[in-house]
Amino acid sequence: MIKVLLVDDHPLFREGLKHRLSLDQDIDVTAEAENGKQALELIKQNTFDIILMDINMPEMDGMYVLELIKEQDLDCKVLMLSMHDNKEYILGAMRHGADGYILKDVPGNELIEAIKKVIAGKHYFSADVTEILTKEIAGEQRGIVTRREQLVLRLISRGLNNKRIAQELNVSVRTVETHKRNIKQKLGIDSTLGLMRYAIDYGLDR
Amino acid sequence: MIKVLLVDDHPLFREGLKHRLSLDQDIDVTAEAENGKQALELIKQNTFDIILMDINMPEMDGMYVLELIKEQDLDCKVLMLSMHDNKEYILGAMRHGADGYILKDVPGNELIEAIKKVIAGKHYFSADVTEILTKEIAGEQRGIVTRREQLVLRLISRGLNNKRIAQELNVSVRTVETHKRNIKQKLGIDSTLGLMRYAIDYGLDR
DNA sequence: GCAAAACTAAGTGTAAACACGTAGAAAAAA
DNA sequence: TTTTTTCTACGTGTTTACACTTAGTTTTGC
Repeated sequence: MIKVLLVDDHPLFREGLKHRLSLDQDIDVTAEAENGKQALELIKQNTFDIILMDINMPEMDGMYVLELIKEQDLDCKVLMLSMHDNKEYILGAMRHGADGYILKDVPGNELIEAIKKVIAGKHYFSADVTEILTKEIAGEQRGIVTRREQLVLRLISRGLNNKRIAQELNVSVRTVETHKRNIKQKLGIDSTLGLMRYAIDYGLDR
Repeated sequence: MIKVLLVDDHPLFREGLKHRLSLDQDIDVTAEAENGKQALELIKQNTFDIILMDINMPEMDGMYVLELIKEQDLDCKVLMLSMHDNKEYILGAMRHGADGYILKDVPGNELIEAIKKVIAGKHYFSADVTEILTKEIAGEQRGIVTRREQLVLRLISRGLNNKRIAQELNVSVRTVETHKRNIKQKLGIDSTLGLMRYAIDYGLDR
């Protein structure tokens, strides 16, 4: 029996997943959490074979939880779920050692297949995700936005100006300007508004 | 038995809804669609008591379908589902005659309560939504963005600067500045990036 | 037809953003 | 440990945006 922890901030979506997974003999959803904090507590107290976790959540997002789990070297697979097929998320998840990444709009059977592959020690990325990854690799690793740059992007997407971003990050305005310049160059975008569009389109916000 | 049509582009979310609704004796999900087009076809061929519909979908979004349904004066309630608690969406849904508007992160029992109230001829808006509406009403109809201002917002959301917006609208840069200033005042936003965020959030772009 | 709202636009001064170059310190990778 | 990347930041000059005010023209609503 595969012990699963579900982490997602939408109760209905969780219920949907749970119900779908319950149709499989080998899978048992033993716990649920609606944000990263709750998930961490559950992980401390219990053991799971695999964690199905949303990336975007209030109160500590999935990417951070993934980071913590993998840092602690727990014997637990992590399969990231996301609404967004954006490069940054996918690459970010991979860097932090996610065992798989699938989009929320996949059919239930694909999800179960993914879980089983991951449990079997393989990686699983849904079709759209794989395509994005191959493009990225083919592109010789261009366009990799660093962690700090991602933060800046996120703040831009919230509508903050350079001064406020600088305050938020405790750096000078000039640094923010430099980061922005570098991001633009990497992404081939030539305006802050364009950056914002990018960030929102690709779900870097929130 | 309440005949329900589910319209949402995420299979897992649909499954979740379906499962949750199946726990109620009075509710029967008789059909599903994954976009507006499919929904319209189903509506032509069948009758439903209520349609649960997502606003954001590829291939014709929920707002447009709502508009068509209500124009045709069909005897069918429509309960809009959305990830977003933004004013434009909510007001838009109300203007088009939606019978209710609830956020996707509500618990299942609230959804069932909403369905039953709507079937009983009442309106239903989830708590967060109500709060936004009351604010809007309390604000004495401030925040009404004019047609021209909406155009400007749309162009802002495409990443154009004042000069290019001016060219696009065949007006002077000063006029664009004035429009922007007025929009900001109306919406209580103090930066162009904030406006962009607003425009994108509230679906003014595209 | 008349009042109100919307659309247009300017003057003027200040603030912010951007381009382009450069560069040291810190952190990560080799 | 050495090398590379990332993060930080400044100088300087240019362009764009913003604040605040005023005001003529055109539409719209009553």
